[in-house]
Amino acid sequence: MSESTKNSTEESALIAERRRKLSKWREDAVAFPNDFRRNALAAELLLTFGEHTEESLAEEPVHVKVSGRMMAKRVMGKASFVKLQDRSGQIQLYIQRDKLAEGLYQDFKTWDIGDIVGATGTLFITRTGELTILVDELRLLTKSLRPLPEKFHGLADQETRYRQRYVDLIVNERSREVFLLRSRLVAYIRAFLDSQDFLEVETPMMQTLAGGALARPFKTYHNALDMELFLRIAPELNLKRLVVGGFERVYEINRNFRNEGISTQHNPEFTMLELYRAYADYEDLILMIESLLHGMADALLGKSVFSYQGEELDFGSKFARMTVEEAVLKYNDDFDPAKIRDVAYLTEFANKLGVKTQPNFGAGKLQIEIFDKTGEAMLRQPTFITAYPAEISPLARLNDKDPFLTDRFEFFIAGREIANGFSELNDPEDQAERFRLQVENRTAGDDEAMSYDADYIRALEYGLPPTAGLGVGIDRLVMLLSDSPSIRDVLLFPYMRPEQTKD
RNA sequence: GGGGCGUUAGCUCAGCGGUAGAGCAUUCGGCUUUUAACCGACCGGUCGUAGGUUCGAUCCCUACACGCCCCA
Repeated sequence: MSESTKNSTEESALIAERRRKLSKWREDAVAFPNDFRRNALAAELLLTFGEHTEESLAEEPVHVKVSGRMMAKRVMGKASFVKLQDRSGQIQLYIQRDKLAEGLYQDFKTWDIGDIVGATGTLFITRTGELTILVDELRLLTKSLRPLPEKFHGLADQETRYRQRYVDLIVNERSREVFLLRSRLVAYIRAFLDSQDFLEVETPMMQTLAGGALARPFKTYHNALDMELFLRIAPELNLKRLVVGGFERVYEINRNFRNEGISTQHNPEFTMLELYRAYADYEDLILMIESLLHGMADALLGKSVFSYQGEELDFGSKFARMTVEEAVLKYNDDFDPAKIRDVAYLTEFANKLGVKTQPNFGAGKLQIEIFDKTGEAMLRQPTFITAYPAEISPLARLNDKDPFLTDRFEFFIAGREIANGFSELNDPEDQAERFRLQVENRTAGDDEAMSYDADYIRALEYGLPPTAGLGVGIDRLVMLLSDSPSIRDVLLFPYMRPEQTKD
């Protein structure tokens, strides 16, 4: 049943009551006017006049027009207090019957918490010292038909908070703060990169080949072209095509889509920053991340050491570094260092840890499986894990001294991957060979393996300058800085299964 | 995919094998400096859905849906 066919007998009495009020209001006035213009915001008024005395405000009266949602309404006979909430915060109104036009106060008494009103009046300070507007004009701008959650506990039900984010945002200041922080964080990154001459670009979300990462894509379908398309799992290959084209510093902050499980760390669509910088290597990226995060924590939180879920995180110091192999040894006391690349030994060790291995797993893949199982969760403070095996890094440049490895790192905080970067593989013949290996894996049943992207090889054949590339998980970064336990807390509209519909 | 927990009034939550409770909100009355305003009265429910056990189920059992957490 759709909302519109629900009749009032099926709605709660509260909504029915408000519909009655609206219906009556329609007879008396334009029920949804759009001609009221405010000239002040709550926070501005508090900032400018909050410290004024009642005497100074009486001497030089300040007349203002404000508007917002009525969040509290305390009627005391012939006078009332109202809390009005606008985008900046809340300001109190004091409404006296005798200051208003005839009959208006009676109307006002029927208005509900949640209604959106406009008020005009003069500033004063109450006995309890709160800056307040003594109202002389008052208008109902939007009638709210649905009651807001209780004023004291707010909206606590997580499911409703995610499904009806608008209600969450109205009543939970904490939630508003998280999304303000998110917005500021993205703005900070843009400013940081723009100041270093990076160019922001947008590349396709729909692709015929979903490349640039090891992950399963979503499928979609183009009717007119009668063909299957994929939602991108990464913008990587397109961004590097742009570097070939001469945009030597590019970045994109946008959505990727991965057809995987959903958890407190994973949403099917999530936001990544990817950047590519020509004439730089992965060491330069490590320095960039350090500089970015130091400045970000200071700029957004005003401090570089902050608490995440009860754990102190230090964004101010130099970040720790360790290679993959060092990490495997460090977090597995019983691992024989001499056999760090011994496939049989690694397989047995991984199996002992409960990892399901396959015969085609090489030493590199096995090392990573062991690291994921034993090391990742241990990396609490910001840590770069470097020297990733080539086997699981099909787009990364081989290390000059040790071709088992690539010039790649992943970056961990609070036991989770936050970023991934490497010196890019710009040797077209090597890249073609790596793609062929990926296709072999794919044929062998690995549906996360890459496809052969012939156009990408063609682009590399024109010459990709030596380049370093970085991906940063924006959602996870916001989680850390906002002390949010779940990715859903930092997504305005996290993915939710459809609500049950009654038939 | 597996396990645990949850779903009761608009919201926040109690509760119990014998047909349902509080606070806030709503409605009505009182109150011209309150701030979780206060005082008084009233109203509010298919106890997630569908089966089963039982004389009787919101409660016990099973399945399903949705959510949260943990594991893979």
